[in-house]
Amino acid sequence: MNIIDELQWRGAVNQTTDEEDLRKLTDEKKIGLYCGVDPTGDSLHIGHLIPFMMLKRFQLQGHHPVIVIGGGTGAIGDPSGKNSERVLQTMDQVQHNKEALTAQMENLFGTDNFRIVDNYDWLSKLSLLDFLRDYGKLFNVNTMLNKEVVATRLEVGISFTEFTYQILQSVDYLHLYQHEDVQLQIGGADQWGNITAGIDLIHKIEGADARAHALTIPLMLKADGTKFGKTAGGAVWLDSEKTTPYEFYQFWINQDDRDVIKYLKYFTFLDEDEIDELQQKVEKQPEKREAQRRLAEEVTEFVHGKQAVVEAQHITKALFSGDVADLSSAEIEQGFKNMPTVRAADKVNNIVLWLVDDTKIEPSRRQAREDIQNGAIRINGRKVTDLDANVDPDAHFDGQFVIVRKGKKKYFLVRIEK
RNA sequence: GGAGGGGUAGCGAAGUCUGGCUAAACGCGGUGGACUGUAAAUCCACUCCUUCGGGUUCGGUGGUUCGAAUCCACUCCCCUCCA
Repeated sequence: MNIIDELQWRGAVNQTTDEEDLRKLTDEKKIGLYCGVDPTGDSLHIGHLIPFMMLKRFQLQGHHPVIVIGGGTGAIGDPSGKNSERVLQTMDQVQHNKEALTAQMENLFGTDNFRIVDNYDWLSKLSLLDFLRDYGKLFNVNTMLNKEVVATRLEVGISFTEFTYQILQSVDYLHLYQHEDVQLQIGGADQWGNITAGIDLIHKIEGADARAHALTIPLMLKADGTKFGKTAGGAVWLDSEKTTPYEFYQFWINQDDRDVIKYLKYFTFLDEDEIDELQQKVEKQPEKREAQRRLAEEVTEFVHGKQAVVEAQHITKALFSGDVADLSSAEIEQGFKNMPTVRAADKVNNIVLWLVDDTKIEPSRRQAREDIQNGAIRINGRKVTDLDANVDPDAHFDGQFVIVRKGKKKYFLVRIEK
């Protein structure tokens, strides 16, 4: 299947330039293609994964993906999708972020048939006069002002620096066209203006018959209309320090029935038959959530590896069955990373007093008694309904932790101080 | 500065005229539970603290009274209209 047809089947194509030529081009040769990432943070999040998964599909078909880290442009700031001027980052920050992102991207793409380049390498060599004479002359301010990205900012204001961004991104595309044999740039729907600006530049310099293309990916929205990729805790990061593999796995497991097939198409390498089969299952047996499970497994494995999936599943099983007694310390650390954690002294106490005074899990004795009598309290997985029971911190987990579950899903991790 | 209206539990809002039956209706939210698909909806319980004797609450202070969210005085804050 032609790569463009595949992307179309996956619902990943918003707009393309000359689709016919793009199809022809990708059939007759293995092309170079790129997508840019600004080093605005020190980790990728799943929003980045959207264009990356598409690059990866090209890579798997033998094409040559390139990722441009915006070490140069990242110091400027892309006005796209922003309604106010960005705060400039220090070059140190940019450098630090670049290193972190590079490691993550190499984890996803390997190093064969894949290149990461930094536009700082060529942009920084450009003198102001060269920039103005070689490129500035070729950009019409009227055209630039009409780009949606700029137009929407005119009311609130935009600095010359950010206004110039589209020229820099165009210079990137030109550079890659000339030196890396790149003929396609991929980006989110909001990148259309920036990408076509680059194509115009290439046409002006390399001639109108230069084959350079754009492909944008639709803006991803959830079925309920809210933004994809955000949780109560913020973004879902690829960095396992920021978002543990367990949380990452849980994020995917919890996707809405209405979205899951779309996500399988975007974020996994499952083929049409497998996805069709999962779609049948969503329709016939939504309660089994096989599609969500498969999605979580596939994406977690791609990002964190097989072992992480096994662990995430083990933690999931323990936490949702309530049978937490056989979790390892490492699994507890991972599973409870974003759950309320309190410290308590290593002493045996009556359960009511322990919940209120020692751990502050319950706000008052009255409330503690009520919850205990309702059967809402579990200590290390065992339901406690006796108001006179004692809690012994040494009973489990080498005396390091006590796991308190209140209600069905709410867990507290109590770290015992030695 | 003048004239009105208002400040009640996490929020909204009754109660104030006709003082005790009011730890304070009701709604929302929150927390448990049932149901369930780690969903949605629905239903039930709880929702100031307590050593279960009681204690402390209705902007604040001080009064009247056997008894005050409710009456009186002073005071602070908010809203509307006029200047």
